[in-house]
Amino acid sequence: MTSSPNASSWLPWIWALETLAYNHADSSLLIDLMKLIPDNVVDNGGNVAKESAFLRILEGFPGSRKGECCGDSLKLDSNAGGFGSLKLLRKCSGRNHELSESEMLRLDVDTGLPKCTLRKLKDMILKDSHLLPSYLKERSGLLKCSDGVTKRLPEGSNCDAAENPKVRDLSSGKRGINDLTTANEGMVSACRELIVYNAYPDVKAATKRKWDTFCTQQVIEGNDSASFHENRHVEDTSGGIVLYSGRDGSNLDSEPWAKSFHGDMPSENVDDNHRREILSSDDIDHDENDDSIAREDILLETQNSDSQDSLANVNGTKEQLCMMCKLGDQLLVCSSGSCQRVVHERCLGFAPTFDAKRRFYCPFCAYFRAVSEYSDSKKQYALTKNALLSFKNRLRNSDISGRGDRNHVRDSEVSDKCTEQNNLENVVSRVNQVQSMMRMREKSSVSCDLSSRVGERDVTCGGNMADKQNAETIGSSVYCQSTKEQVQKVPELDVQNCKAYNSLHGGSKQLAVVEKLQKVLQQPNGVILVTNNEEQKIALRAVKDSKVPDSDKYLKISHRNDPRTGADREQDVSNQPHVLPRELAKPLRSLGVQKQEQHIPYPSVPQYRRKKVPWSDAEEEALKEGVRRFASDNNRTMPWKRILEFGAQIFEKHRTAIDLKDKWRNMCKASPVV
DNA sequence: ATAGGGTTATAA
DNA sequence: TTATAACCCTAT
Repeated sequence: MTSSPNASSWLPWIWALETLAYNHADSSLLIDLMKLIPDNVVDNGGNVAKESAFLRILEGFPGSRKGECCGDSLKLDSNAGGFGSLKLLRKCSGRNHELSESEMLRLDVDTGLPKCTLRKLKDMILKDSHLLPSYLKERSGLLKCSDGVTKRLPEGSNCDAAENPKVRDLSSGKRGINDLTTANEGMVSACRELIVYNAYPDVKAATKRKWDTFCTQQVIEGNDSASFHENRHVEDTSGGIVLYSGRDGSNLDSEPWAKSFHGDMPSENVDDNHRREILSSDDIDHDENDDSIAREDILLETQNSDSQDSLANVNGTKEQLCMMCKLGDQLLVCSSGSCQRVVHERCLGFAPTFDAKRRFYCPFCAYFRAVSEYSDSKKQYALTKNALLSFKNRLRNSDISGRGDRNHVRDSEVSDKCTEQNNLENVVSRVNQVQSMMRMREKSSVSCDLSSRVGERDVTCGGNMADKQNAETIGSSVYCQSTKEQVQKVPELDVQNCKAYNSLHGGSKQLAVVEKLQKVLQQPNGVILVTNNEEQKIALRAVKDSKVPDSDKYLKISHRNDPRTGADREQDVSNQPHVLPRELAKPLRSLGVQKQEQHIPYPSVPQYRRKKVPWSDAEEEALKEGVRRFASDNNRTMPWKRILEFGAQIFEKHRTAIDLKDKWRNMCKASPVV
């Protein structure tokens, strides 16, 4: 259908689309049909039909409700051409919102769609309207029989079979075509006929051959071809397209040629569900464009699957046909477990790629595998990076690194053992962070003084956390006894600490893994309490992701040997220079890394960035006074330490001499007069 | 211990 | 997106 659009020649298509939309045909069918109808067919209701179809598609889109624009949506751009007019949009509620709620309501599918033209026509025929010529009534295939039941008649004026060898049928879809009248069921089949017949020229030819062959066999075998064609209705449209309407529109695959043509497609659309699950997973953190691509792919793929489903042969033939050209022969079979796709190498459009075991994956499965690998790699990258930073920090503070430049790590010094230990401790420290913050969050209404003195650090998002992907949110469903007990006993925390938690929590995707682990660690007595399979998966995944050796043992040891109260833990937190409660560090270090710890003066944790604490007016005044007192014209250096001591009663406890210096610099920058 | 450049979080 | 303040890193 590449000819220039002629409004009248497209009329049957428009009517078909309109009818299908009106009758809740499945989205794939509607999209296929929209794809075929040029956008510039504006006369004769082309755009109206498309709009109706679009709305029907939108209505059936996952998660959408009538009159509500949520999640992903579809956009109909009447200025764009062809199928490109149908686009997936994300964040419909945001900037990309294309249809306002009022617009959606205005276009309410159930109340807004006009009665379709064919329906009107059918009604006119059935009402024996005198407005229609008799030949049109005859050709309609609708006739009021004597018993009052509307019957469909084959082409011609009698009930003999239609002897048109060009007839093919496609089963009506299994889904989404409900409660159709007989005539409309036929229309659905006819439209499928139209789509496939024109979309796949090879199919067109091949099917015709099969049909011809079959008819020939029927004649040779003496079968009554007339009865074979019984109750078929053939209509030749102005476009030279054969429309076929089956009698019941539900199980037309019983035709031998149809079996051969359809092959054996999976009856369950497992893959689609599976992929939607994958797409909705937060584990996949590809960017929005990728996501859009993926979703659009899925949409297209779903359409294809729907078509395949609708083409599925219920008779159980096992022949597999190329998903592109619908022909057999040498096919590449997707190696994914649940994927049934097969495709010709030539139909791929690109050279097929194989994995290390020479397994082929269809483009859809290949893409999702790649996304999965990408996600895993990112997690591994984050962990490794933190391990490196941790090691650098330790190297700087360690006597072992006394030789040479302390600020640079030599590769030769990074033994596998050290890396593993750092990795381990890094995970633990993050677990502690999150756990601590979890308690804060659950006690968000309060205040306490966590600070001890200079050197103590409340942590916020680590400066070494380059990955700014949003972490998964631990939902309010995270309950465990140990946490509740801790919450009851820990000192109350101030709001800023809560801010610190929020900053931490949303600051890094890599924390998601730690959060999962932390969730596991919270279980009392090392028992992993899960409420459902999903929880269990997360817990197992967390342990796996933690890279903690013998994590199973660790989990048990950790909690069984921890008789201390939450208050003690919190105290530990405040006394640890790097906010590393002993609670978790201790059992972890019992995992065979104690030996090394003897050589390391400080616990090895990443250098976390302090939380930001704005200077109060009083502090600024104290600083000004200190500068006035201790500054000397002949000495270009400022005794910040003395100033700090001078204003110790006023400055926040965590302020350092460097902070004073920085603040003074900022004050001078803002107001040189100071 | 300090200076100054660099980084990051956050509000506008 | 940008400006700014708070904080960090490193040379001296």
